[in-house]
Amino acid sequence: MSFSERILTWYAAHKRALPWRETKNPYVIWLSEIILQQTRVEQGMPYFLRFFETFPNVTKFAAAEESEILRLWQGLGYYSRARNMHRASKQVVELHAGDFPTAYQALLELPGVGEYTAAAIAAFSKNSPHAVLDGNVFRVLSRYFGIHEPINSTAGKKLFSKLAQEMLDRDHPGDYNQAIMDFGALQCKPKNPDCSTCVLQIDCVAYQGSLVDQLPVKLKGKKSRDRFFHYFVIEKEGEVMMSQRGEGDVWANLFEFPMLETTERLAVDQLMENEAYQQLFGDAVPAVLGAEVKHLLSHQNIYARFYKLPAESLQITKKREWNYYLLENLDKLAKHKLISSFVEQNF
DNA sequence: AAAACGGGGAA
DNA sequence: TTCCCAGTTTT
Repeated sequence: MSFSERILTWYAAHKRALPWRETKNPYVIWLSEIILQQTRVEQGMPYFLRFFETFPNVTKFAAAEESEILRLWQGLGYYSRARNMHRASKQVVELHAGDFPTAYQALLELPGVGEYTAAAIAAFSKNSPHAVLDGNVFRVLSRYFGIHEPINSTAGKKLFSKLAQEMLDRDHPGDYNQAIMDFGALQCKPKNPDCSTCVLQIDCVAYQGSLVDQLPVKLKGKKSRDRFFHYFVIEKEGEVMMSQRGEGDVWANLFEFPMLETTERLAVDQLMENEAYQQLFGDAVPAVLGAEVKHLLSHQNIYARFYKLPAESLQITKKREWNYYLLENLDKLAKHKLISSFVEQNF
């Protein structure tokens, strides 16, 4: 049996029942694929169901306020996906008359749709012969062929892309793509893959050479930097001051409490000596709220401290991105996890 | 060619 | 802790 025959046979017996596999509607597939980028199926599932229910078609999606989309996206991470989806939906309405594209090249034009997602939508909606290349496919192919080229190097991406396309079953592109991804997720797992029951065991170079735990090879990235955030909880008559973050940094456009960042961890007396702090609050003494919160992102370590301050101590009156919001309207603002966790526990 | 961009589960 | 998840965009 060929590679694809084995994969497809395995798939027939082990495929996961996933809601987005029930449709050929490119809009619905797009919804699922963007949500699943760098996101585990179990984590993305509730978000998919929520978006599918709220926006049954691309026209509804495009007509929504970006704030509503961000609010629904809250907690999922990589928020640029949500903003790009909104842009893409508007593009589909304006340039394709609301008819979601299914052609690979047309899909690539949409913001947030890269090579993987374009191939996925094209193959799943029209059975177009485009091989997907995601983390699962990298892993399965690198082990099966015993390839040590790093999967995140330029040469590696090129090599695996070509190989993935060669391995594609051109008679069943959609099923083959689903199959190899499920195979990677369920059988050829990153840790402790189930080689003893593997249908590819006979031909798998990594298995035959006892290299399974060494593949795939991945270049290590830079290590995370440390950042220290000081959040100020300022309440006034049932309202609380919130600040909207700008672009060009983590959590773009999301809401949080007014914040001061320092390069070092600061004790309260050190914070009060800080020039920016004094401009904001003069010599008002902040009340420390709870312990330092450590929030880890893939590329930075954020150490956050929350302080309560009386509204009267606020010296600055005209900060464009700062505004008071009714406590009961707080859930309408899209907040990042660090803040939404705090709000849940304290409001 | 690298780095930025989130959050969470598993070992 | 470290790795990695149905990756894409920006620098």
